[in-house]
Amino acid sequence: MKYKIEQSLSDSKARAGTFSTGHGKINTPAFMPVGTLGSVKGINTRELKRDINSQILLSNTYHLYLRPGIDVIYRAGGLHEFINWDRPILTDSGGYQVFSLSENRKLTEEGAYFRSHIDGSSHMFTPENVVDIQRAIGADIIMAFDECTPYPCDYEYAAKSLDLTHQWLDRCVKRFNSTEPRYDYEQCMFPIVQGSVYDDLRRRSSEYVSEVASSGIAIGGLSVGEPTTLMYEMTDIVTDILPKAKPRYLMGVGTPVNILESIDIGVDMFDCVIPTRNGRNGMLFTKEGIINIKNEKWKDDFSPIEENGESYVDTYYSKAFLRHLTVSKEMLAGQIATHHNLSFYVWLVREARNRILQGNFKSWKERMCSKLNLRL
RNA sequence: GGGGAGGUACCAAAGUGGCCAACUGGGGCAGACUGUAAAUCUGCUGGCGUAUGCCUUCGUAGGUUCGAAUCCUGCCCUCCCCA
Repeated sequence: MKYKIEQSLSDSKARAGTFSTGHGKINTPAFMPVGTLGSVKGINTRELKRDINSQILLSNTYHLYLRPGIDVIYRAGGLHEFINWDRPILTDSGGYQVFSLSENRKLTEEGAYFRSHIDGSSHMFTPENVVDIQRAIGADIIMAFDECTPYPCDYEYAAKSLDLTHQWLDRCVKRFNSTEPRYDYEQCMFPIVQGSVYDDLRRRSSEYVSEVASSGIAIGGLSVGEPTTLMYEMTDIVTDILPKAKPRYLMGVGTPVNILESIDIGVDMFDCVIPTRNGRNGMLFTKEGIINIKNEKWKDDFSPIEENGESYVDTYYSKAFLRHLTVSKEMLAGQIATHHNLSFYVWLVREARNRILQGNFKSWKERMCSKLNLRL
């Protein structure tokens, strides 16, 4: 796996690069749609590839392990075959579920003991078996097993948790290096920086993680409820320390503005459920601002969803029709919104890349950000 | 013609003397959502007001009572069964 920086700027930490994986190259900055269960909700892989032109998608170790089960995915020939997707896949390790399903799990030094949210059965996730599972899933990018700390999180806990995450990282690396891919392509693993919202912990983690031989590095534990300014601050601190020659993946981020601001401080990869989930709940992101399509004001607005949008659905359907579908809870509403939002997100990072390559990212970002938070 | 049931807010439907401006659904309006237990969740929904509050509401007109959506009387309307 190799990362090549094609352009960096003098007035910004933003970079444009390419990252090679077992299923081809990814241009960065890149956005990864979230397909937790092996499916990006509301859209199929054919459209995701041909219409949205997503370069990569994200899936989840914990969820796929519980259902359909890793044996099924292995017998299918790996997740790519199973879901019919021939581009890169990144799998989250289940570290986020340590946070989001905290009521159903117990942490020990050995690993995380989960009670299945589906059937209540008990499962132990360790750094070792989480690597093994991701090997079997066939992820191009495997994530190290970490603890995503909540916010707020007191210093003492954050420090202790960080030590655990680092120990787990060492075990993940050891396991990863002592195992082979299960399929005929290369896999790589990203370690994860933690440290909650504490400068010194973030620095310590960045330095620790930078020492690990890896193809890329993730920044985790952010966008969990902390003020956005803190998220940027922490990210800024981290990207100053991480090696320049590796892609940086800011996990779980974010809104269009979050993404542009984070690109500006040196982040290369993103994933977030916002375009899909918020889309299903009626929120549309456009170049002119945010639309809540459920609002009464769109009732008789027969203009296109987005006049100069990036997706065919934008001019194929009107706001009034999409509002009607959304209010009526028609399945098609979520599908259209998902299609639109993912197209927008993919366009946003692709355009950011173009601007970086052209050298005028900063001014473009400023202009975009002033619009992207507007409520239409 | 005889017998029976019932009329509650936008709709449906609880409530049968004070805890009722009135349960609960639906509908309507608004908001939330950041490595997805989410096509989910939250708030508001008679009027005025930031609010303790005030005003007008449970078919309709009266009455009983300190007090009525709830009890009594007249009237109007709806539905069911029998002829």
